[in-house]
Amino acid sequence: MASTIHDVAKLAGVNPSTVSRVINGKASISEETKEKIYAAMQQLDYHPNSVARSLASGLSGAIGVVMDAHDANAFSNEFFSRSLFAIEQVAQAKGYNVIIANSAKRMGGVSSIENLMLERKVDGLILPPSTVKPALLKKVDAFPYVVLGQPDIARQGTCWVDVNNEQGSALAVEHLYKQGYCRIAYLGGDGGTGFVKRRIKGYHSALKSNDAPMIFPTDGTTQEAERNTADALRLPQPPDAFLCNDNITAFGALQALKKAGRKVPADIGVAVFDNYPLAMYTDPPLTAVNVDTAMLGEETARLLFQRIERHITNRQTMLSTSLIERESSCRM
Amino acid sequence: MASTIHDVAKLAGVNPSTVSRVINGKASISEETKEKIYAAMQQLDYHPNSVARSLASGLSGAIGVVMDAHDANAFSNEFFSRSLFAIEQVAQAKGYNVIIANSAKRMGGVSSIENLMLERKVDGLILPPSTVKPALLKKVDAFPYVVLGQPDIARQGTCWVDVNNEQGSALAVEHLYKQGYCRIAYLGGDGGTGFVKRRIKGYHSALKSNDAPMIFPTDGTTQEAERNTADALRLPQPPDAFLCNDNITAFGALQALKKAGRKVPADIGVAVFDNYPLAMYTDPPLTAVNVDTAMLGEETARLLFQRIERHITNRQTMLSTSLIERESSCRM
DNA sequence: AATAGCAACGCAAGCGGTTGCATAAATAAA
DNA sequence: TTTATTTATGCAACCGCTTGCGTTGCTATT
Repeated sequence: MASTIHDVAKLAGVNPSTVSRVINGKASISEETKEKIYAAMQQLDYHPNSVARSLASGLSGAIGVVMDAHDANAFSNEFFSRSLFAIEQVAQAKGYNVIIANSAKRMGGVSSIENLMLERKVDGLILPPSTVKPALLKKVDAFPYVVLGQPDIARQGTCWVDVNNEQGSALAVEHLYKQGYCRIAYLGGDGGTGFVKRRIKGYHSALKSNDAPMIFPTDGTTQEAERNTADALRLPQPPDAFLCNDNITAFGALQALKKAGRKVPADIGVAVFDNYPLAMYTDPPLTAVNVDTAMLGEETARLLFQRIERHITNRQTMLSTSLIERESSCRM
Repeated sequence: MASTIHDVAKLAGVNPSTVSRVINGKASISEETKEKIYAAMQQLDYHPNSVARSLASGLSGAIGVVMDAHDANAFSNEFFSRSLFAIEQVAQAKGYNVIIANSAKRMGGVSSIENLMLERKVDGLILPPSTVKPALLKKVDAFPYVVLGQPDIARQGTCWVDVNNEQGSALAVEHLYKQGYCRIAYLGGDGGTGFVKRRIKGYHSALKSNDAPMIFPTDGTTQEAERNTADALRLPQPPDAFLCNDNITAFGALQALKKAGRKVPADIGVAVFDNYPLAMYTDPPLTAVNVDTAMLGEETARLLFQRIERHITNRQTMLSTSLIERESSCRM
């Protein structure tokens, strides 16, 4: 049924290698033969077999995007799926396919990352920071990969693209100061690992020197955010502004503030990391540190392709955030 | 660097075909040779080249999941990404990879769907209902594919898996009646295409015969949901309950009701389609028609593999929904 | 003891492309 | 006109694995 390059060659009266060259735009082929070949391809509805092509060329024509999702929620992580969208776009423009894999699962003792790499299913990998561990690095090292996020393990030569969490926090804190808030707290997060660590660092750095840092970690639920907010308000010197680690946390904070009868933004200011669609629909709408996830995915994919094509060997990119000012923090 | 099946064969002192048979568990090989081969594989850190394997076997070892995302939002669609998680799990258990593709983009006039199929990059496809059109069906017909969702174009032989939207609506309406609401409105949706059509059909069917249907379509924004809710309340005979097409819509409805001073659930009942994480964090928490997206993805993937393995040729599956009763609709 | 049957493995032809090298024809340089 | 170049295409050897068929040696059958 499906025609091969030999069928095309026979119909066009040429050698398969000539057809191959026409398809790949290599060498010089006369216009005359080109046309004969195109006609034959058309007539036979020929589509090159990408598998055979990969075998011969040594390139799979696919990149792998791995995530460490342990449940469906992690998978539906807005941050990830938005980046994925951009990655797919860049890949498609390059004629590449995107294979997704969950690193959490293993087959026969070999992680899906190694599997994609060792069985030559992909030409490059986009990895989450959590998978970047010495054992893997040793195996992946000679393979083109880019980390989407900043890995905790520093290692020269590891390419990564991340949003500037420090700068984002600082941006929000400075904004809150400008709006006249003076006792700014950081609400949510696990207290300080991975990107939360960097956000808190940025929070610290932007705090005025005589202001005491107030950090209230949570387990990520709205409920605990609500509890912690309520507790914070009962402190002798309560915060008058909250920078929230994520939207779910901010949601809890807003509810606690409402129940406590505090007006936002008049009494208390609220800002949040990440501009989820939800953020503009709360009451009041939330000021948010905006992460350009499309750009993030795009940059990551581009960097990966540069590595695949050997144009570059080493680069770390930090994307700046912007602040979307909404009612929750603007009393002026 | 990377070792081949020939290297393994040479080291084990056997023929490559024997190694191949051991790897694939075919034919009868003596324990003795098996062990020699395993030892050689171990020593050389051998990993079969999946591309070569695909070429020889005629199977790509991948399935394609296509979506019709035109922007990042569609991509991050909770419904989709949760199903994707389950699909990837099933595929991984089968030793298959998952290639994602955006149908919106085209390369050289060939859609990404056709590309995946015609260039034999995948052994099967999971398609969104929107892509199921006669032109494509003709080409895809002989190829294993399953639609994730119910296609509008009926065609015998088309396999699909969908959630029972009609039943879901009916479930919610019946619940609202039981809670003593008697003027139930349907809020949101585009008025009646695709799954919205089926949800509205279920709404109609569950409505008591002497109750007039009230349908308020929106453009999907919270703002318009808010406006429409406010308008509805000013009607001579206003609704006393809203079944919302989605969470964003419900969010708007809740805000409108709050502004209008109506108590939920005392005065007005609210239920919503899809149990987003958001639904349990609103004030009050929303009663939601729950769609088991994990099951949806799992069933879809399973059905696809059955088709790939030629075990089945035709099946349509409708998954029932359940109702998660929360405060927004429970006044008893 | 002769034949049949089966287990264990080798041989080699693919699978459908790609690509270095060779060749023939056409053109340019000497 | 002869030789050096360039252009256009063919030849055939891979890429690494699978698989139908064939061979060898050994055990079971009569």
